Amino acid sequence: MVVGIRFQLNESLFNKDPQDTELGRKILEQSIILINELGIESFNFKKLAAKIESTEASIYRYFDNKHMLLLFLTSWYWEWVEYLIDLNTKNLNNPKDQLKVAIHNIVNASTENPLTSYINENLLHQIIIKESSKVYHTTSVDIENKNGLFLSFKDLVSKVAKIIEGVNPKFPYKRSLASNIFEMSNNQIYFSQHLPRLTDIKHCDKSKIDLEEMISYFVFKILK
Amino acid sequence: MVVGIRFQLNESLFNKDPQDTELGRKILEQSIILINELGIESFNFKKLAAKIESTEASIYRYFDNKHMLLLFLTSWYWEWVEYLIDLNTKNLNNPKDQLKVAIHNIVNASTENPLTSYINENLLHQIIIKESSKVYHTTSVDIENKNGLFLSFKDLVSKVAKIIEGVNPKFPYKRSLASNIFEMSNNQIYFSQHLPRLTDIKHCDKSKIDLEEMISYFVFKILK
DNA sequence: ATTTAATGATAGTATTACTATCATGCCAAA
DNA sequence: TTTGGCATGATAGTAATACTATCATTAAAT
Repeated sequence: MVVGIRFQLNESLFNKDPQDTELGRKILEQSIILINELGIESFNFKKLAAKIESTEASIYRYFDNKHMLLLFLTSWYWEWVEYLIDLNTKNLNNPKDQLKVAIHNIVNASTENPLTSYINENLLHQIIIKESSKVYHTTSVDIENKNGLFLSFKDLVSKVAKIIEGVNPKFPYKRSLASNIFEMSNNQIYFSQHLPRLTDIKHCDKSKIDLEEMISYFVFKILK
Repeated sequence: MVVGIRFQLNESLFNKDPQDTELGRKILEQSIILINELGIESFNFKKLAAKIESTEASIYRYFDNKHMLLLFLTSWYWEWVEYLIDLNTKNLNNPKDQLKVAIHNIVNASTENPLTSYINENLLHQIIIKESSKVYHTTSVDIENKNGLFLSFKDLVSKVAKIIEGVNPKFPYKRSLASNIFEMSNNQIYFSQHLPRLTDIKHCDKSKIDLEEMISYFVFKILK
């Protein structure tokens, strides 16, 4: 069966790779819908089991807990963004163009043609915006980092930092600027939706266009 | 009894203002210590009750749940930062100097002389860095925002946006830049402590000095 | 035809996040 | 000095959560 692209994620993220089985893919598909509906706090495996007409026990065979499931989803998302950046910069030689494309893909990943039938990239992007920072703001961050659970995100930030280096080799804050692009991309959209006094981005059809323009403006001014 | 400064916070944050009573102040004092120790996820009112040798029921008389307590603590912190910015900019006429002072206070608030006997500002800053974004990344954000629960933070961001306007009246992204200063300040310190590949700030004695320098560099380059 | 792996069905347990009720003790007005 | 009221403490109870364990069933692989 054709189910689309498949990413090789760190094995500590799951007990059994959900991309490999029908039930696993159903868990991913429906958890994205349910986490969006309920928020990660009210979401639990009992509700998910009911939704997919399976059992809690079966879900636990894939993920130890909902934190791991969220970590899996965010890792999948960052792998996907990295894939898009690779794809769309491979024919570009000018670092400035590469950086523009990277920013475009970070902001607009979810509007690309979907690659994977059981992942709703738009809903997943909403989860990233609202919940992704919770995956590393935990007491277990150091152990999990040691076990490589944040590698997808760290590699992606490193990739963007490298492109920044191409634009301005003397710039001393490439990692911070790179990670800040991601934070800004998530937060400013969230603020436009829920706390509009905290942003200049208006909540409307063209929010992402405005956001991309703003981030480009910031980044290229800083790198000048 | 002298207990230091007292902020008038939105009444919906609590059932009974903890700043008014001995037990209330003990709740604030010890919750800051315990949230730091355990993280907000493992922290609960039962453990706090044990620590202050009181009961769960008594704590519930002040706060509906730990989310409200955290919201109270973060609001207190932002009120305090605003107080510091007001205090230290009131004799400055040059907007650039005002902005420098604002950035300094945002990054270094916790190193100021403590004003309130029962609040450990250093520990509270650590809570802000690690937990504060969780207070608005919830399903109830819109209702709580409507009830004014985020006013302290929104007013503070507006204040910084106003100073930015003074520096460059034509700059079109003052709110986004202002909120981003806060996000960057929290995240980059957190990354330096836990995910060093995501930042150029080294985790050391002078992290905050470096961070202040970096944020100033970013901000003034953007505003040029 | 038999083994094996995946899933389902069911039950149980410790902890969490409260809510309710009543007792106690202290301060302050009458 | 008594009385009333308010803050806190003590205790109990409940529904939901986050698992863990066990055994049965089914489907695919050899």
